[in-house]
Amino acid sequence: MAFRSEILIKLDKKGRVLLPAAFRDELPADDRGAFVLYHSPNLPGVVNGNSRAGFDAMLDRLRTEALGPKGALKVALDDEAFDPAGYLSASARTIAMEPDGRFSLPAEFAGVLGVGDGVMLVGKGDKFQLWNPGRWQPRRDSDRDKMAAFVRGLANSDSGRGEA
Amino acid sequence: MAFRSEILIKLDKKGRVLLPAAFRDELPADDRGAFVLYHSPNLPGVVNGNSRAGFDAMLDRLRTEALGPKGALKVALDDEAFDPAGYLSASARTIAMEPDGRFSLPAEFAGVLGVGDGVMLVGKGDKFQLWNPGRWQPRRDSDRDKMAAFVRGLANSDSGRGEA
DNA sequence: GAAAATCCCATGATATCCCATTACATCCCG
DNA sequence: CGGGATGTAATGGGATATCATGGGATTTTC
Repeated sequence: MAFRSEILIKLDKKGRVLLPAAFRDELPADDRGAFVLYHSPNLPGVVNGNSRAGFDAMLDRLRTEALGPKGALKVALDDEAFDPAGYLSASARTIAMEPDGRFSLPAEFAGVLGVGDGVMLVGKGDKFQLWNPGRWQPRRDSDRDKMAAFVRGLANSDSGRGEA
Repeated sequence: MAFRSEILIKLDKKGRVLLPAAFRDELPADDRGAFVLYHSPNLPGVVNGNSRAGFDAMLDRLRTEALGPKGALKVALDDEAFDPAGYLSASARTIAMEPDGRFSLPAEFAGVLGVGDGVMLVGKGDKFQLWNPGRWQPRRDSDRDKMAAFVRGLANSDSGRGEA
């Protein structure tokens, strides 16, 4: 499971979006008919996507790594404490696709994206993102510069951990 | 896995390119049908290639060495911070080959290469590169001079052994 | 019953399959 | 050792399949 490439997909008059074949192929073989969309936890206007299994795996890691071994039990019982995994679950929706890979983009996501006639799908390896194409462009340019700076930094530092 | 030699390959009317047998033979035995192309992070007009395993290994090294093992969960959740591995994923595409080793070069890569009727495939050991043949020529000449200077430099900095 | 979601068919562009050809290297056998 | 015979690599191209998209028709949903 490794989402790659960036693809501009049209939004038709019915509000449907196609999950490109390159992304559909990365969904688990036994669960090709649906996936998960959820709001970015810290980047307004961006929607994240993943397979159901991938999303669940992330929540599991969140609970075990961030809250410790007893975290799961505590979360199950403690409704008062803040639960990051629970927060993400609430912001997520399972999306069923038509047989041809299209789905209707729920209004809550279309709204924060502010999309018009197209959506930019961006592969991030472990997940993918939906962007408003107009907002993706400057972000992409900025990331390109940061990447070049990052590579330059590697040349100077020793073998250990560089910093970005 | 060690990509060697430089090979000029024709681009046919359908936009197809052959991955030379010398490179195909370096792909993992259990994953011979596909590989990864991605834009050079800091050299415009150059496209890099690797096996899926080789590309993924590079991303793993990037994530663990550059951000530290503790950073994994943060990277998975933080959409605002720059993520080098995510950037490379977005710039990459998985390429499936026909049984005879040919693939259709995606327009995004053909564009930055500015290719006409041929592509120069250059082995770089742990990866390979696609070049516009016209741009590769001067680069190769420049590298030859730099290599000679590099070797000369080694002789001087070394102990004893004077060079006359 | 109206809006939204889904099913299904249509279409142009691209990608893939498969067969054919040419060149060059290796092999084989007497 | 010669000279086909065989194999594989690189290339060309017709036929077919898939992808991304549009849109009519039917089924949900409230």
